[in-house]
Amino acid sequence: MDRMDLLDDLAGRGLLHDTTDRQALAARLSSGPIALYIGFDPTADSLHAGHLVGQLFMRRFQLAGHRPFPLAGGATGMIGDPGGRSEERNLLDADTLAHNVSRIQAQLSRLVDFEPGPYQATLVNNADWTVSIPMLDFLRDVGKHFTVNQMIAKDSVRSRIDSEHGISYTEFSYMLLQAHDFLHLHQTYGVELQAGASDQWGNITAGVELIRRRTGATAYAATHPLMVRADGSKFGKSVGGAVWLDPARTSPYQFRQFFVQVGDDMVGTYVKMLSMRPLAELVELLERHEAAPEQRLAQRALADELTELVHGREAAETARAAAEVLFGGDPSRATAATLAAIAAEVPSVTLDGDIEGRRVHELLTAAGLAASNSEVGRLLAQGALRAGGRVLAADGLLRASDLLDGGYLVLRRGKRDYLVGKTSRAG
RNA sequence: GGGUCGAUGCCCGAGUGGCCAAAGGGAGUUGACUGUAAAUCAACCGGCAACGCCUACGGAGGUUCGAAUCCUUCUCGGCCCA
Repeated sequence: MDRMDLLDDLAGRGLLHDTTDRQALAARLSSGPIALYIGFDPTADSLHAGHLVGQLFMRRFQLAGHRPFPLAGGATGMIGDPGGRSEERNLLDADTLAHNVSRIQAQLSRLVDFEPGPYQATLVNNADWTVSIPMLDFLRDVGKHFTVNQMIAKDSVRSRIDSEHGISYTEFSYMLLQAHDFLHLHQTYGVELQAGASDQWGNITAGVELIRRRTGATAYAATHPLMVRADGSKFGKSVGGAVWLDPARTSPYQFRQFFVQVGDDMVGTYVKMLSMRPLAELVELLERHEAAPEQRLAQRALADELTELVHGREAAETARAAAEVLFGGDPSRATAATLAAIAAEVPSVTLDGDIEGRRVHELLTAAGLAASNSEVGRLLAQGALRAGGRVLAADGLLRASDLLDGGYLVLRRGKRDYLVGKTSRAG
């Protein structure tokens, strides 16, 4: 993308919440490559869907010819950002933090390009330049440039001071650490722009201020809106909790499903904020979606694109195939890989021996898919049970031919519930 | 402390000796419809080796050919009087 178009493109996607002097920033961006950073605090050992906006924000800059510096907050994570919460954080111990940082670094390195070259991304960790600073130096070199008056004026601090829990001195100093990060990156790598979610505005501008006072240079700030759901609640939570980027916490299938199930009211917003496709294409996609919302074109396109970005092409394709089966498709033509993905999502049992002539009753009750043999009998009578694509007869007897590719038995109860039996042949 | 009413299936709530696995409603399940939405309609909705048997109407004991229903007692709860 042409550098001159970047801010307009971001604005068109609803990704610009606020910037320092927009004209100046636009002029700076068009004059040549800029280095920018976004910080991610390691409060868990994985980022989640809500972090995607920020990561992709950096990717957009990189594709426009700029150099991103994704930052893992090994230092700030020890303190905790006071914003967005009503009470004090629990501090993480050093081991947990180190573990979290290493995992998050791996995730940060997926969505931006680290290949050597002019736009190469650089992964940084603020613990590297923070842990060894003498306290007196910090107070003199950083603290001296801020008045408590302006610090307590920030919304995130204000709301905590007004709350019954108050705010500790530790969290109060978070802003200074983040400001110092910006200064450090500015001096070390020439980073001129810090981006982040809109709730980071105060912390980011603190850094802009510090750079100006210490070096006289102009630095820039840009924030994107926090992603929220239609009801205003936090984005990225599903029934099972947060939607993580780590496939061990949230499988590629579940990750994809989260986006497939986005409501029509929000899908337009999400598509524009998250898809890397050109805005014009997205406008056209959304028009087609609105003409036939039942096809979930926008949701599927977004889900497929993001799953592929985060988990890779192969995992995305398997997740898509698994969803097709789990939402009514015929499992008998599914590949072994798809069946394995399905087995990971639904209850499963190990099958010993031959299934020819075996009753499904015990399999279903043992797996909790039916409460009793009586219930299995009722389900059979209602034609609610299938093995592979075959509706089971009232006797509930299985056939050897019900085993699918790779030795999987796929039992379906009603529309939604599945049980996968794995024979010794299955992986 | 005295009196009185009550305790029923996941929830609410009928039932006051056999016709009671227990009305009705809600929830839930399945099917039809459908957009991986909602609504609507229908069936199901204790268990089992299943035209029968077992378990179950707060707990224990009793009366009776037969008890959710009657008696005794215990536990818990509502209300009234001290």
